[in-house]
Amino acid sequence: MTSRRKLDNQRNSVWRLFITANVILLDRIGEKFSQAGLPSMDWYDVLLMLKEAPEHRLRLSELAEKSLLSRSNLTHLVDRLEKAGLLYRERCPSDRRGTYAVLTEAGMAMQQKMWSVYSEGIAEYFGCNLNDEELQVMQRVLERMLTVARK
Amino acid sequence: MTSRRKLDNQRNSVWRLFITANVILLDRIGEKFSQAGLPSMDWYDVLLMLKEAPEHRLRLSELAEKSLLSRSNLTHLVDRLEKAGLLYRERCPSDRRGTYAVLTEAGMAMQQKMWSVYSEGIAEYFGCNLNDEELQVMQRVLERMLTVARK
DNA sequence: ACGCGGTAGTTGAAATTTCAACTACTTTCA
DNA sequence: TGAAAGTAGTTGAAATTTCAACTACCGCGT
Repeated sequence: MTSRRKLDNQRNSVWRLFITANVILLDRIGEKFSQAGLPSMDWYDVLLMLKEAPEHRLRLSELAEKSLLSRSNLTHLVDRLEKAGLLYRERCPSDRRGTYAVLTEAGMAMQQKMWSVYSEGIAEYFGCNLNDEELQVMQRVLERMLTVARK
Repeated sequence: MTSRRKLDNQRNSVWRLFITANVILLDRIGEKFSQAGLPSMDWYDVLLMLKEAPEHRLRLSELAEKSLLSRSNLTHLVDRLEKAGLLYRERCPSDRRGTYAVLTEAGMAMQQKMWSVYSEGIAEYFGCNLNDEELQVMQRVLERMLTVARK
């Protein structure tokens, strides 16, 4: 027995709102980054994952998973971040196939600088538009969707 | 007097859920398209805008705006769609700078075929996970965000 | 009528992302 | 033990997206 799959009009139009809002908010926040002369959000995500990781290091495959990027895409992105001095690669001693990405001081500093811009953007476009009850609903709903979609 | 800008933890983490859910759901739906041997969602969006437009035609600048794409990006995308026979360009008689994109029969058919896959994906990953009250909240919140972000 | 600022769309190159191999290593299991 | 299957990451080319000109045209003001 499969769960209900029929789509009504309102659900369809809210889906459209959902993806549209995502694009627009990301655009607005992206403008903030570029106005501040900072790199784009992709870079931020990687820097954040590393900052939050123990010892500020993560295997590339974990990093790819956390950043929701493909292996190959991540390899190239890490190349650029490495070239910019925000992280470096280190061979993994226990598994000789593996590589760590390690956050540098400069990477740490960049994460912080970007966060100051980013958090303002999130607050201005997202946080400010949610009262506490709406926030609970959003959290519950989005978690449910993620759980389902992640199988 | 600027509106409240401080970001609390829960709002930050729900923001992350918001962008993560977007990526994951879009990925899942994208898989459905490619498993069905269909083009990606970008194409769908353009086809849909044209289908909904009077006479199935739209000025390229309107199309760009509706699809949330830059002019240049849209030019290239329309090149590909035109090459695939899903639409054609037509010079605008009243404004000789302008160009219409016009949906072809094949484009119409493709939109329909894609919709059958897409609507299933939306229902499965999004619609099914929203009860009616949550749906109202999402609609209200997302509309508010869009209104604010669109200045 | 002329010229200027603005709009529509294109162009080609650079940057990024995707895709399909490919190398090197590890794990499994017979 | 050793071969097969799987995992980690890279590579380079193709596809896509971005960016900064650039062409052509419109419309206003004089």
